[in-house]
Amino acid sequence: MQILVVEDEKRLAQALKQILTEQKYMVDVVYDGNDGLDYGLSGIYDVIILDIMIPFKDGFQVAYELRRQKIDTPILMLTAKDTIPDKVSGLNSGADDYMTKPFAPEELLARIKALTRRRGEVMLDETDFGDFNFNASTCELSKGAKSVHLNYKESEILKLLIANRDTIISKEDIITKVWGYDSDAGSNNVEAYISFLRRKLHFIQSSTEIKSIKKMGYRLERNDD
Amino acid sequence: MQILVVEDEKRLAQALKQILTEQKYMVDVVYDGNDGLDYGLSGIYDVIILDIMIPFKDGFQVAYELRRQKIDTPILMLTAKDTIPDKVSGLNSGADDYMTKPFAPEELLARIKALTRRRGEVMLDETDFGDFNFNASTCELSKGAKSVHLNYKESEILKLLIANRDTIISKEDIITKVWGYDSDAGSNNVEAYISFLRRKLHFIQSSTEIKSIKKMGYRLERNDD
DNA sequence: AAAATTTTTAAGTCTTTTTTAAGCTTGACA
DNA sequence: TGTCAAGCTTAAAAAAGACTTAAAAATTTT
Repeated sequence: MQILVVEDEKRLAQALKQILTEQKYMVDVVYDGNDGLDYGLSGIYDVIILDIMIPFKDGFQVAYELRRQKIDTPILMLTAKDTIPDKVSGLNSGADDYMTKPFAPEELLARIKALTRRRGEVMLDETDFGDFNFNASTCELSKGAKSVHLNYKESEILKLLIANRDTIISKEDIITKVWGYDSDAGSNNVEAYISFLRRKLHFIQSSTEIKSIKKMGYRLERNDD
Repeated sequence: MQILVVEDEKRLAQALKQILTEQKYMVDVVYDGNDGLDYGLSGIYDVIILDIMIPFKDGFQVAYELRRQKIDTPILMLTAKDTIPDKVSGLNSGADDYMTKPFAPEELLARIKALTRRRGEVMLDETDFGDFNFNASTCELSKGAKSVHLNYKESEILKLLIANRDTIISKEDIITKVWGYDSDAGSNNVEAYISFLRRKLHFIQSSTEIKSIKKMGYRLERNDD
């Protein structure tokens, strides 16, 4: 679950990041409207927390522009308590909810939960692919009687591979989706995990392969037997 | 079992909280319709007690909006005796039951019981899981002749583990369900209780294990012998 | 108010995951 | 056929996450 925080007050931005990180959200922070818009346009976030008073482009403009460009990521607007916001303007510009500063961490978390729950996140539970079965709710990868446990990153990566079954997924993509937008993981990290996954696939005697396409990425390939 | 109270009269809100807390319900109290709606949307409550005359958004609006957003938590409406409510309007807006103020605590508790019973939430009294038996009404955990008493939190957690037998339940989930929505319990609290539970499971010589899946949570695992 | 029980906290230990880095493979192509 | 870049694998170091306790604090019971 990835969250973008657009907030220029460094201290608040830091606090937000900490609160959210503690709850296992992946958090990216940017400090002005231009970056906010750029990052938001990537479409990879599940929620955007957007302060109204930020440099270059204010929160309303950013929200409006995002909506205009068909980004429907839920937006939670932040506004100072005294500058009582024109609520309507906030919500009209495309925000889904707003919150006045200062606020309690619980309130923030509650609102985020409300925003994310609303859009029925489909938790894929169990999938068959080729000759194996992957149960995402228990992280068990199995074929026939054999089964192995996948750890967090392994299963995230396998989920991605399965979701992209018919296309090649790049290492870059894997990094941003699994490690986060601005992590400093390199391609070797992905390679290492792919290697772990291959070993486990081999262990359960699956004939499905993780094919590597030079310079492009990976693809899961059925080899039905 | 979690209950949300939406009531702006501080004194009554306080009384409700006390009555309910004594019965071991987890209670959150908010004082106006906006917060009521926000909290209600979280979907974590088993019952919402909703006064009609509250600030910002009245009870009808809140109930209506909750239903519109597919939250089907049972709602118990509160209304002053003299402002004889348009009962129909209450029930039409999505409420499941209503009660006029003032009321006797027993009546409140009875209605809550009725509401929770209605949704077939099987109040499991006694369960067998794997090789042990857990009697929720006496909090006795036993296998064969051996048996131990579980305290409140231990049994709540064990109930959760049993209810989620086939999936991993996260520490966060356990915290919100057992400690409550805005508690400041941390993951170590859960870990400590899991440790207590393991010790008791071991004490009765059960071969059922509480498996821990890093970064994900816990799962109860049968090891039938 | 004492005693008993439950719950929280915190520190030290242990375990698993994640990163890193070095050496090894492979295949394209000059 | 030798070179090179991209990718693979692996061990071991580092970091993160969990576990277990004992003791303190809070709560409930007597």
